[in-house]
Amino acid sequence: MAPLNEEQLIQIRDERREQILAAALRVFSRRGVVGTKMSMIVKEAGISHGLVYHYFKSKEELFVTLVKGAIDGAQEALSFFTSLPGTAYDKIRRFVEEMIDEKGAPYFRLIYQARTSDGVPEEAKRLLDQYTLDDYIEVLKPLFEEGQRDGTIAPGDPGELIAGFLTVLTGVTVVGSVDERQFRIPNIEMLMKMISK
Amino acid sequence: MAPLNEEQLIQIRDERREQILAAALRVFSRRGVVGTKMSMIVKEAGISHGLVYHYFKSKEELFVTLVKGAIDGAQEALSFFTSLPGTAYDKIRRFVEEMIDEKGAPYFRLIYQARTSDGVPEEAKRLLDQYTLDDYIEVLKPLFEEGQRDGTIAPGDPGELIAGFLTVLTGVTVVGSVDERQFRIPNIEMLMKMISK
Amino acid sequence: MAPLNEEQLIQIRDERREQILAAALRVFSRRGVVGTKMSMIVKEAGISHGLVYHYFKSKEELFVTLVKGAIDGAQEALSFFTSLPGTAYDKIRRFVEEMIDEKGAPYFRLIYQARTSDGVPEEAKRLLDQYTLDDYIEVLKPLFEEGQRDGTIAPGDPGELIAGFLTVLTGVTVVGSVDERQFRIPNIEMLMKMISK
Amino acid sequence: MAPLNEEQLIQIRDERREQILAAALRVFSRRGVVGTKMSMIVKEAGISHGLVYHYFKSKEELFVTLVKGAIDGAQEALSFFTSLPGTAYDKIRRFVEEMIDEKGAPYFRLIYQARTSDGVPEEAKRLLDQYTLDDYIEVLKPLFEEGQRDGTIAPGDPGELIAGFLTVLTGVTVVGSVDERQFRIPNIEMLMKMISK
DNA sequence: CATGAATGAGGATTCATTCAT
DNA sequence: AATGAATGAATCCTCATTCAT
Repeated sequence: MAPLNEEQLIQIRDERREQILAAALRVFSRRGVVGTKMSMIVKEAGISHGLVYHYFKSKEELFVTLVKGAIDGAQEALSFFTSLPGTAYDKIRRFVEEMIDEKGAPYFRLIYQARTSDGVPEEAKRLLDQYTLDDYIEVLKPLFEEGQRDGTIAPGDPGELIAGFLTVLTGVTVVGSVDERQFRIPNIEMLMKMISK
Repeated sequence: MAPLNEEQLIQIRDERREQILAAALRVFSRRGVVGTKMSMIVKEAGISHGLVYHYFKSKEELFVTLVKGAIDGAQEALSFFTSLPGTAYDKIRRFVEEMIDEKGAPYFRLIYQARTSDGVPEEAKRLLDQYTLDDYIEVLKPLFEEGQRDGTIAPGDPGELIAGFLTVLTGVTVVGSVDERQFRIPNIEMLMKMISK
Repeated sequence: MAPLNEEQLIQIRDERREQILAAALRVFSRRGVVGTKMSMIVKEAGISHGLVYHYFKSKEELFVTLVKGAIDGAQEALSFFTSLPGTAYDKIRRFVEEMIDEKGAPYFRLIYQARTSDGVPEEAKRLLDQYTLDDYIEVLKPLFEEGQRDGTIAPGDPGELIAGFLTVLTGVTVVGSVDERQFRIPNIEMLMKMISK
Repeated sequence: MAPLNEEQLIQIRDERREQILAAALRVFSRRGVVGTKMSMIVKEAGISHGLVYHYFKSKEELFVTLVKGAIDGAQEALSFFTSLPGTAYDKIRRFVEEMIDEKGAPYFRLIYQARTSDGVPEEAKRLLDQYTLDDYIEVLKPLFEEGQRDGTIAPGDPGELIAGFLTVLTGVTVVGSVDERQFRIPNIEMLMKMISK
């Protein structure tokens, strides 16, 4: 019956917070903002209704928090893969791999949801508007240009190439979340062919 | 003095029905089932609330009707393009063109929505389960095999190729519906490269 | 194409009116005011929605018209049966017979509905309040007293006797309208025993 | 600080449930299914709109629950009165007493409503069809036959007698719910005369 | 006189959020 | 910190009534 000390409380708080965010990401990324009910998140997280509101002011804030994280994650992922050793082609390949795998996909799906859904709070929209496609293009351009120079990436305007490629990858990530019988994410080689020489 | 004759009534009914369906397709395909409020459809169609229910029993029935139409449309499109004159590659190319253009896209988006959304009525799900990816593969396989024989289509299991390709096309269609600044549908050549020799 | 003359128009009007009233009586008497939809009356009468409103201002007016008729009919029936030749007992018996048969029952059911239902217009209520149980008692009292004198009717306060008896008859009429398997209207002898010596 | 313990929660839930059911019984039994607005039940129970749906899925389920209870109650009442000590006549008399008093009447009115109204869910209808008049007759028959043997109950087919009698009792219960000035439930002696020798 | 398409106010239901414990 | 009962605004849907023809 001894009260928890402050450190323990903070730890509990952080764990709970993460637990809720993780549950919310899973649900939001599949169902979008309006399609997600608080009861789904609550069930997925295995906690009570009221508790979510101890950690987040509203469904809106919960969503915005996730979007922020997704944007940061995407930025980080980009930086990470561009900084890897190896050829440009290999770096891009590994980035693609990450983007469509189980762990990375939810974030890209979330960003898509944020751009599409209607119940999306203004703040989330503002955040996303700061990071448009062009920003991603800017970061990837050196990589693609390097690939064009060494003859592994198809010629042409690299901006166009990247924009189309990212759109395809996001699209595949989004529709790939539904059942196998309906959609099947192509293997990486097939995807890479789109931008290969 | 006399009421409208039967022919006129049928015409009015057909027009209204189409008007409502067209409005509903525009809204559903972008926002999904739960994200779509009847008031949106009503506004888009420029009619009163009650009138929708004169023609469709419920939001659900409206959605199911559209899904049926989308499935039929997709089937027809497939048959149409396979029956066209020209090389296998050309036929596929024209099919892709159709799929990602302004007119075709809403239907594919709708099918995606139907598979994803949660408020989707059982009937729509059953309809969709009848037309799985495999059916489309079956229809397209001869075309792809022909292309592989004449050296225009990439080698490998044609089933895999088609499944991945359709998933990409659907994905692009789905995410391509949002604003230009965020996603940009790649040009056809880029998409075709995925399946080209 | 010759226009109908005035007489024919009047006849059509009267026939239509009666047709609508008859249909409305059948529906109202079974389902009450709120339970009756205009579409039911329209279907039962085999006419169009709009036509009802040529003859009656509203569902309300239609119901009030029927209630008026039912009250008048009940009054008339009472007068008619009291004026018949024969013993008091026989007159009462024939009145009961009439009340529970196919033709008479709807009117009594309607009066019950009018007193019970909630959507009943004020005017109908006022009409009914003018003809309370006491009025019926007043009319029947001489008959019952005569029966008590000649030893065919049970002794006791005739007012009480009549009130209870009419309540039973109305009740039987009301519940008797539902399916045979659930309720079975007793034969007249059984009912008469309630008030017999 | 600590949330309510399970026992307290169960108690609150049971109380609320009963409170809602009691309020709903009062309203439904008078007004039928379509005539009852959720707002009436809500007001009668003194709770908010949403809370009803915390305990019952729909107006329909609420009604079905009550019908189930009414059927069970009627069955129990029958068993109870047949098992009482005393003469057959006395048992029947007490059953009648119970049936038409303030407490019992709403249930019989509810059963009538369930058989009559139109918005009645299929499940309620099925429940009622399982308990037809014949079942009640079966249970009461021994009692009536005993009464016929000891000379207190009128001769004749006991099935007919019971069917007619129950119909009268239900009818009286139903119409007796409206205001005194219009209908007056007869005293028990008068009702018993119908089946007395 | 007659039709049925069209309207919109009102009622059923859902779900984000609050609050007593 | 944690619970889940309770609230009410927003949404879907029904149906009496109107109106162009």
